[in-house]
Amino acid sequence: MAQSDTVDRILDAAEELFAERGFSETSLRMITSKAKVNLAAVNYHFGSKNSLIHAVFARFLTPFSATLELAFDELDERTGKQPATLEQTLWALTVSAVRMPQRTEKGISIFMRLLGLAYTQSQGHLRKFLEQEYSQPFGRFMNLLKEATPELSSVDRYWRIQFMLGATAFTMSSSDALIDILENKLGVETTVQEIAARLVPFLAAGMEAPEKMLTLPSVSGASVA
Amino acid sequence: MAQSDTVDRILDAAEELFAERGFSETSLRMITSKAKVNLAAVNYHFGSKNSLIHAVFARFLTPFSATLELAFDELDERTGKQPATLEQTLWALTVSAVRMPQRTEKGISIFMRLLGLAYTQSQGHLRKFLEQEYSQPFGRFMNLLKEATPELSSVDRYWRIQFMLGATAFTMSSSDALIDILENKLGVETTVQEIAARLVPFLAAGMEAPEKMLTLPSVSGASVA
DNA sequence: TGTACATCAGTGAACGCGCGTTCACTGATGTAC
DNA sequence: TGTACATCAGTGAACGCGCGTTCACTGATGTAC
Repeated sequence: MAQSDTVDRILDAAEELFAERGFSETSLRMITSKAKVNLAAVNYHFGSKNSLIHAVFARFLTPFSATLELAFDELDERTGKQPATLEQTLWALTVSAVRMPQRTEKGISIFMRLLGLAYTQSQGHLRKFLEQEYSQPFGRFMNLLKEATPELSSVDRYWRIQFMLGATAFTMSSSDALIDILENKLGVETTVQEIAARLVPFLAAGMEAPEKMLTLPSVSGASVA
Repeated sequence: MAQSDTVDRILDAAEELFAERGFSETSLRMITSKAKVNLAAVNYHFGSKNSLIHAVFARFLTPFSATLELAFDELDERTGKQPATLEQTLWALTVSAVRMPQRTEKGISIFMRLLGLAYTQSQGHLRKFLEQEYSQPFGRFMNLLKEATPELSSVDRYWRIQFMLGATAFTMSSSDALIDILENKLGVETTVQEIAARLVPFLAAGMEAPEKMLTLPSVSGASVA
């Protein structure tokens, strides 16, 4: 344990515990005791708990965003001048996520769960950090989506992108629990890859639904359609 | 302040703060100082912080589940023997949620955000409480969904329901922030009702998408799309 | 009507606890001369 | 090659703080006789 595998041990333990319990419900003492490392080592190496959270995200997001840029490059090349379709775009993202080299077998679901938590737990510092560091691939993805859905008004596109993010973040962040429930109820085993493969057609269909706006009854309202 | 409007003041303050910040990030001291009430009053009236969380949910979920049962009754009556369609089912749920009598103007978005948090923050006690208290309308909704999508395999239906829940919980729980962003970016004002009206067609289309299962490349995989 | 007692809503102050962070220190390794 | 010093990873113990909860108490209102 001479040289600094301490840093990696802390990151491994933190990643797993954050994914399991969320950020504020995970204490540094839990992390350091799981990592078999001195409590003060976290602040020595990372400076603060918040910086540790950032480091956990950077460790998997930096390679991921590089992979993603490559996938988008490849997609651009393949489609040439005409824009990529919606399914192609979503698929490129999905494949990049699933293909990421994983440290452990639980790698993908931890990765997904952390992404879900990032959206879901209201950690202002984390949102700011992610926006700063990874705005480029995110913006490129948004552009591809825009080109793939020229028939949508920008307002509708905006909301439908939020719906997609929500479906993805939520499902992936609870994927372990949902997989367990499914196995108990129907006796079916599932992988994260399979969930992703089911998610893409769902999202694409929702995104491409006709733009009929229904009107809701106001507070003391009339009939139901 | 003689008799117990204290209880309501605590519930009001807790509801708003929980919706804003989540459960574990909201302390009893924040709640009691917002409610202008003595710190010990929470434990006097509710017994513990967890019971207070349950009481906050019960206060809006109990009338909501009653409204929902009525809406489902009405739907059953209207459709007679043939099952309700997917859009009708989703619409009945949406209208019930939106029509709920609101204590304040922010009522609906607080309500939605709390529901989102309930799914999202891993509070075991809360999940257990909600399952115990509100399993009936939930089960009925699931049944309607099943009847409305007889063409889906039960595995696909299971996952697509999760995708719907995710899109809804996530969007609604961040609705305030998302509405603000949209106003800044495109100068468009939006209400929660309008989001709901956009969400229903998205969900229905995703739910009814053809069941094509795509296969993902394995770890060192081949081509895309 | 008057007195004694019980009930109840609410209070002020303290409890012990776990938290993130800090600090003085150690001991191994590298560098300069 | 030998000595002095600097750097660095890591440590043990304590810091102050905010947390949920508890407890002895108050004062108003209701009830019994």
